[in-house]
Amino acid sequence: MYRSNLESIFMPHDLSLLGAKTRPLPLPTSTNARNLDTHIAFLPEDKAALDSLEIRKRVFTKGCDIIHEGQQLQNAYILCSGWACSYKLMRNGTRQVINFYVPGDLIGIRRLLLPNSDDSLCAITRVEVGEINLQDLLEAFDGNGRLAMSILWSTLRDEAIVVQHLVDVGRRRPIDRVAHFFLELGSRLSLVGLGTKTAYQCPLTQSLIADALGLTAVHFNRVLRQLRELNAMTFHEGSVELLDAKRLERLADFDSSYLR
Amino acid sequence: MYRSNLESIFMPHDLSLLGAKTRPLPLPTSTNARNLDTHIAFLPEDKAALDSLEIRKRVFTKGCDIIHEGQQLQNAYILCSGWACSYKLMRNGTRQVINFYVPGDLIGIRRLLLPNSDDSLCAITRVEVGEINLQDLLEAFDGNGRLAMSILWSTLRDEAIVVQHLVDVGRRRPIDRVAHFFLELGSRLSLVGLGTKTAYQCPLTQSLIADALGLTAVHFNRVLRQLRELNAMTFHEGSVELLDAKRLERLADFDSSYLR
DNA sequence: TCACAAGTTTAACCCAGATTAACAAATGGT
DNA sequence: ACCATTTGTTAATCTGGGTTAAACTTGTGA
Repeated sequence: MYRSNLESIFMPHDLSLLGAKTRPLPLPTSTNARNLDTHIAFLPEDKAALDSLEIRKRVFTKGCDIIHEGQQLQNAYILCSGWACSYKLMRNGTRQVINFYVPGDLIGIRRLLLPNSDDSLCAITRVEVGEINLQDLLEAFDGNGRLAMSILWSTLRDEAIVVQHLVDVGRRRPIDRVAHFFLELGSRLSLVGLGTKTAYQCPLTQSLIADALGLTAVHFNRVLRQLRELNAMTFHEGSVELLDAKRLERLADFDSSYLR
Repeated sequence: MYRSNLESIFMPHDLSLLGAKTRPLPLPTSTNARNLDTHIAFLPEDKAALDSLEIRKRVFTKGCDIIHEGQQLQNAYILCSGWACSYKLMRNGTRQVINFYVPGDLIGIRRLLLPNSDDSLCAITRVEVGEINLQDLLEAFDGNGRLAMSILWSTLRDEAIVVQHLVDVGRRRPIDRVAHFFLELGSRLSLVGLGTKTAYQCPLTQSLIADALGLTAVHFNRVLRQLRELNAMTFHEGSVELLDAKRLERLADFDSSYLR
């Protein structure tokens, strides 16, 4: 049994991840989806489809649970700024981070339709989201095949990412996982105009990433050092630089096409 | 690096998993979805929605790739009888099984909309499927919100399963993984009327399951023995019996609600 | 400016699980 | 009934990476 990063879970600074204190800090402003076009991962045509929905803006503070287990009426959100992640806490105190979300990502759809999902969603930094009402969505579905298609597409992309993640954790060496992780992140961020594929800002802590990759924070750190010594990449003070992307891609057997 | 079950991959009997020889054996019979109601995992209302689609029946022989990497025109399928799985082959000869599919499951949707997915789909036993044409699907989407919703729901359920699988591989002890695996399978099968939650037929080989759970075949077998000695479950000659489901559920921290 | 908290880095120890090998049992083809 | 191929079982050995713990950095707020 892995009890990695247990401390971090029980430390005050991480209580948020346990859902102990949730203060959604709602600054609701009714607006239209067209105001969200800062970063949208949808296809251009699909973005238009979203415009038909009324969307309220909300802000969540760093470390605050966006969706917590057992909450009654759920909403879906479009992430406008900031980072979030979905994770599952195990009874044994371990946690598995399932996915990180960056601006442009659509989150909470699964929970909307499958209310029994037992994973949680948490703001890693201060986060601005556009709230999508379930009722609106259902109604929009009937008349608007494009919107439905667009949501489905986004969901499938999400699944593809989780599938890659599964392959990562199941069958890659730690060093390959780390390489794959930073390559994927670079691709996703550059797609929405946040940094380039080989240099971007990343506010995640090492323990958080370790919990995503199924490693301990200590070992993740060891691997980072390895990669640094290979002159392949660096990750310092929230800045990621992929110095030798070719090498990383070879390590990770990475092909970004599943993201598009 | 794990090179589990390498032999099995390079052995002749498993060439099929490499996509070396693919003979789809098409016995196409035009029919209607209503003829597929042997086992359907959809909600009853959703099943009706499917009736609007023309569906051709096809048969794939055991071990044959249903969808292979790089194939041009893809289709989605409803699995009518038999078992299939999706998997990804790694460059190092390893493979990760992503999901197993049982009758009633909708397969190939992801590949339909994200043609660049690099995983493959393979018939484990002789398999009968109903073929869904992409064009039909797209057209049906526009007029039929229920159908869209139903497909989306099925996709989200699929994602939920993969998420559970990820948590499994990332953060559970091997014995818990195995328990979780057989519990989930029991739930899924009993939902479509194939066996009960605690006793069912399962045509999977130990290496195949091991490749799903991120274990070696040898270790998987050890764990099976452990569970047998605990009088918790047995798996012999394709028959699974969960003798002590309570204990298994405790081990796996299992809650089947994400499947419904 | 100091103290404490959050996160990073390194080193020492050791166990779960991978690897290998060898055999037994089952399956299938002729 | 035979042999060949696959699949399952068990035991022996070895190592990757988890665990622990302690020093070090940085940032933050009193």
